[in-house]
Amino acid sequence: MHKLYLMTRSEENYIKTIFHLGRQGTQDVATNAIAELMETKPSSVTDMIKKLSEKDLVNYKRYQGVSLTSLGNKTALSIIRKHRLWEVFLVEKLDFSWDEVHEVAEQLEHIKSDKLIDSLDRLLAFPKFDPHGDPIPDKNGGFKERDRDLLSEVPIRTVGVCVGVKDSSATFLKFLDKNGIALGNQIKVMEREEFDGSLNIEIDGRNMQISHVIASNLYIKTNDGI
Amino acid sequence: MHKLYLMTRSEENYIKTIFHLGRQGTQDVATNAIAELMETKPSSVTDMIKKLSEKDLVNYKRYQGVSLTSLGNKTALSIIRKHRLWEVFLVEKLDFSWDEVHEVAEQLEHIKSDKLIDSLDRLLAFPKFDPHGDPIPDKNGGFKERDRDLLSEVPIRTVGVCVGVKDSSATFLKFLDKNGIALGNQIKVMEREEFDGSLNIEIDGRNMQISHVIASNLYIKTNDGI
DNA sequence: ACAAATTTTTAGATTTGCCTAAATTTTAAT
DNA sequence: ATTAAAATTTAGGCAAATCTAAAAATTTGT
Repeated sequence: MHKLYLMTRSEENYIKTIFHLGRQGTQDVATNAIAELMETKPSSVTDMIKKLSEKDLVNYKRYQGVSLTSLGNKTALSIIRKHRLWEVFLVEKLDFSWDEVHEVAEQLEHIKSDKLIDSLDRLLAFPKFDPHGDPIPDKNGGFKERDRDLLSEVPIRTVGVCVGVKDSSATFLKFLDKNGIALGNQIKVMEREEFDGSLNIEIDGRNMQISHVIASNLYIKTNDGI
Repeated sequence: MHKLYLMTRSEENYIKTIFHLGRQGTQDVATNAIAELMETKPSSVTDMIKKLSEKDLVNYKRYQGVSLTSLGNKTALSIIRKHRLWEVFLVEKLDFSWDEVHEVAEQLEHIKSDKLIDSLDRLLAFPKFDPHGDPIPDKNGGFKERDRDLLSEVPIRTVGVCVGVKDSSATFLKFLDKNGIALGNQIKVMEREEFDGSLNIEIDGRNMQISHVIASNLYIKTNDGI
């Protein structure tokens, strides 16, 4: 019915970027924003947007930005599913660390084979989250965003488990490794310094001080959800 | 030292084809042969050969065919290593059948990451042969062709184990499945019909008749090697 | 509201990998 | 040894994805 299959690698990368920038493709995204994230020129973006628009993957009106159509959204979710499943594979089966997976997954996500990705899903026992705590869409694009909060935004004395990172750059992840912060750690917010927003936390027993920047890139899951 | 890494997918496919056609790149390969195997036009082949020649991957003299340089050979072996390791992965870990692996491995072989392929090798416990019985080059391109013979060429009463196929097309492999012929089967050649070269064989107990075409695409390993 | 700044698009090139058609070289046949 | 056939290369073009520079539309500041 739809030839989701004959998309080029470049088209797929644009779709993915529009999805990420537009909060899952619902919002209008600016040409410049796409160009910046993809390290390309705005004029190249315009060209590609026209092409994607032809193919009914994006809604486009000149000068008004783009958003994903329902087909575009489905496509994005399928690429993200592949990306995140491969990340799990790399960490679980090939002993990659969480800061090494992104680059390789960027390549693997473009491999075309339904059977491959479904079998991979099975091999990994149908994981629901990737190594950075981001949810993995199921076969039909089903997506359950986990209920979680930024560490920088919860009240003092909140207790929770570290379940994700907002910034998943290698730099940040290596910093976390160096400081013994990992998904699964038990965290309690002891004190917040109003002056600079830094936090004093207790993490798996230890006590440590983290800056606001760090805290605003760590997600925790508390028990006070419904 | 050498930028084996910035090869395009197309360049890699040409190198692989030249390797296969020229018995591991040693012999001169005709432009037309490459074009036919790659389902492209001879003129396109000439273009690409010039480009590869520039990069010192092939030896080329106009009208005289091409062969791989030592760098080209090394490149080919690295691609073949990846292709075959991925095939093993698909069969061993993802339950693909041996006739389903080729197409996907053709995509996976172009993924660039040394760490990925070395880890995969480890996950698979350093396999020496792929699902069709072809040898997998090691990290350094080391290659040990297994001592084996075409079933069509061994004398009557020869006993051996089926260790490989010459034709690994899905059609042939499915035919073998249908007739219960698989790698690892014990085979004894009972009789050869001189008229059409067909064979009467005993395979894992059963008795069966196979045509010359079939026999000339099955490798067995006998015990009479040195 | 209107000029200035910013954003976006258009126009025209470039590179890669492919094509067709025509020319050239090699090989095969008599 | 020629000539016919086959193989190979050259010449000229095309589509995808990018770029630069210039033009057009939108947004912003006062």
